[in-house]
Amino acid sequence: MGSTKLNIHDAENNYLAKVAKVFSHPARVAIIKYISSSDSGCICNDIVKEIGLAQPTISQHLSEIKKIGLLDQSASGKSLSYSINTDKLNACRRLINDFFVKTQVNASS
Amino acid sequence: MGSTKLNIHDAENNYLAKVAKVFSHPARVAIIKYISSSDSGCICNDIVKEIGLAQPTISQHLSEIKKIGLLDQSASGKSLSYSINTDKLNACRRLINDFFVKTQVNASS
DNA sequence: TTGTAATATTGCAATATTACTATTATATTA
DNA sequence: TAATATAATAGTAATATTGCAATATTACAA
Repeated sequence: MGSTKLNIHDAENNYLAKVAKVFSHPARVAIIKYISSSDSGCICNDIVKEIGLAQPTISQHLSEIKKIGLLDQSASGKSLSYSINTDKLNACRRLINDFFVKTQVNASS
Repeated sequence: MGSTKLNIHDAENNYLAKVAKVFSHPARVAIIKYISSSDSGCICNDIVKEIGLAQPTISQHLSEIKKIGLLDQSASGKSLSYSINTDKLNACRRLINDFFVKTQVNASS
């Protein structure tokens, strides 16, 4: 009891929920927007300043976003430069949109 | 500490996160799919049988989905008939899609 | 090598979520 | 009216999430 019963759902529903969960916290939404808005990658420290949460909290959110493969990172001096993996972002977009299309079609038929 | 700091984010990000949270649990995804697939509304008891969680748990998930206005309900004998509010579903779809479009455009510019 | 800046990890407290059993409210049927 | 069916609510235990301070790690520079 207490934890989500993943085993009773199919893989498709579990994965959609997993992806949606990444976007289900305003800090992660803000982080993704901020990284996407910076021209050539984005340094963690700048995100900390931008968002207004402590560095470990941002680091934790970044790792949640990384878990679904939405972030690329590359070393840049002693900093890390984060950027959005646009292929993955597109895949997420399609995944979610397909769900809406299917649901919409069903709901209005 | 412990709870999401809504006040440091703007309303747009908070709302997107709130909507995404509804889709961030596989049971809710399954419930929404199931309701949308039934021709003329859908009875709570059928959802309980379909999903395989206890009735109060389903009821709780339904109320989460209701919170963003995604469900319509109407009395039908001693049962309640749930259906998807397609306008709201469309609005959610657009909200999320706009986020992806903006993010995508930024990320690849 | 020593110091320093940037990020990750650990550990913890506060809060939220998930799921259940028991109960209640309401409507229907006998 | 009494029994039954349906769904919501209350209460609770288990687990997850959020956010922070403290600390560790990594990479560079002097």
